[in-house]
Amino acid sequence: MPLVRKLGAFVALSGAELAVLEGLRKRRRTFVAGRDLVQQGQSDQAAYILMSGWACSYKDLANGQRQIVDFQVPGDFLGLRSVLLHISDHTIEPVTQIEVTEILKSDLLEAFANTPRLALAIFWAVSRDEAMVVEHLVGIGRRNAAERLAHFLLELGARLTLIGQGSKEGFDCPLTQYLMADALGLSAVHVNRVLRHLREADLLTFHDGRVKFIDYDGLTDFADFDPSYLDQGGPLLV
Amino acid sequence: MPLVRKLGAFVALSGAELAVLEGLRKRRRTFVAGRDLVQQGQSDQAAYILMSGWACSYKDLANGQRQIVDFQVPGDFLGLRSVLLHISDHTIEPVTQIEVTEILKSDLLEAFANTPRLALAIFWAVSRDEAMVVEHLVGIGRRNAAERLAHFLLELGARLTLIGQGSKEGFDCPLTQYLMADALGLSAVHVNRVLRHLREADLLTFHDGRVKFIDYDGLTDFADFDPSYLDQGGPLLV
DNA sequence: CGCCTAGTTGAGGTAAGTCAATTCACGTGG
DNA sequence: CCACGTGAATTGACTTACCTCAACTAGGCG
Repeated sequence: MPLVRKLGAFVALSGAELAVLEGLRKRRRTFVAGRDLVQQGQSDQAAYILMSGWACSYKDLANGQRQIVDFQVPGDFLGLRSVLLHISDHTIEPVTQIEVTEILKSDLLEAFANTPRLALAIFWAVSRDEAMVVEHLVGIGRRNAAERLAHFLLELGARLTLIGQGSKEGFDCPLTQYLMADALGLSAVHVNRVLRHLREADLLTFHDGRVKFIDYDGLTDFADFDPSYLDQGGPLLV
Repeated sequence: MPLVRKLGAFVALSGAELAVLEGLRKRRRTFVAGRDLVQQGQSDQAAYILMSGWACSYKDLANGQRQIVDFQVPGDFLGLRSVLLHISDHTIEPVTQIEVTEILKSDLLEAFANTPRLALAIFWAVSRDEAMVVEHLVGIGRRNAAERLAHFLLELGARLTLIGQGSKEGFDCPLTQYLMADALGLSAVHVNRVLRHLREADLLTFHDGRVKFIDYDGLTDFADFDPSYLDQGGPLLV
């Protein structure tokens, strides 16, 4: 299970802790693309673990625009931040059809009380999520459109590689240019132009739902991509 | 103590938990402006609680630019995210002279194991920090320079009001236009021009280290500022 | 007194946005 | 089977928000 593998990268979970993690998985649910799981402004939200498919979290602005904060791939938490805040500050929407397992707030609080090492592992996962948001912020603030898009696709590739759905060759990517534009703070037209530019520079291609890295090292260099913030080292706690 | 007040807004801490929080405060240290507390790429970092003064966390880029991720004011944690990640993904630098109390990693892990409600309160604080980073991301991605700057100053005002160092009239602000530029993804020259624009629109002034809100409601409206992400409601857990 | 940092303003350049038209793949109903 | 509509990608022409370079002012301090 992708989540176990992910948390296991941080703490070596004991049998008892794994049992609690299993126990968390209560209701398994399916959502079709476009139907929100969590909505901005709602309170008392459950959290979810994404089992298959892609989702995104975003915020709407008064002027009708939106900013996508992050995409989630299998193994990621959805809405974990909303559990402890009084009201959710963002909306979560499936990009494809997705399968999730719901985690009840009460179960999560109980797990915190009874299995502190599991609590630490979840705390680590949240810290890693925040590190990704921070890197995203840096990209939007200080990288130009081409570097930003290249960095974004490299990060997605690295994350998918961790769960066996990507490699240095590339990965299957269900995102439209509109979704990427909303994530990168660009217009869809410009995303298209930048993709052409990256293709003509023989760095990568993106056709028919597939990202192909033509020159992975060149791309890494071009985008100044340093994956250390993804924190893929071995377990920190034994 | 500002931190107690802040965490107390989330859980009603018991005497025993307050004692642990007291016990955490080991070494009290002072840093002068400009001397880094935590550096990008370092491992095994301690965390700190900011007692007085302002700090900022930022990331350096290969091209020599930098992006400030957030400013910290008294009561905020410094470097909490770095504790659980293998290596720190950012640098923390004092903006003014600051006083901090150091929290040892071992103490923090122990507190997690022994006082789960305190762990939850810290988890809440991290979630709130992440919500602020997310709002910052939205601003850089989708707000123009004037809205972005107005929103930024309103957020700072709201945070400082919580700790008794600000109001709807304004607040003392030690930031230079260069620092704000690095935080907002703008050039210092443009920050200056936008400040003039906001002043000429009778929305706010910023002179001699003091931000004055001339028309607080108009400004809130202009910047589309909704402080709910700062999660200032009462205790969630009793 | 002179240097340094912070702020201010103007002139001109550019990355990215907007508007608009075209193509293509796909599904759906007559 | 074809007409039609819809969403996504593509490209061109034009606009603009913000950047860069540069000059100048004002305060603090050795």
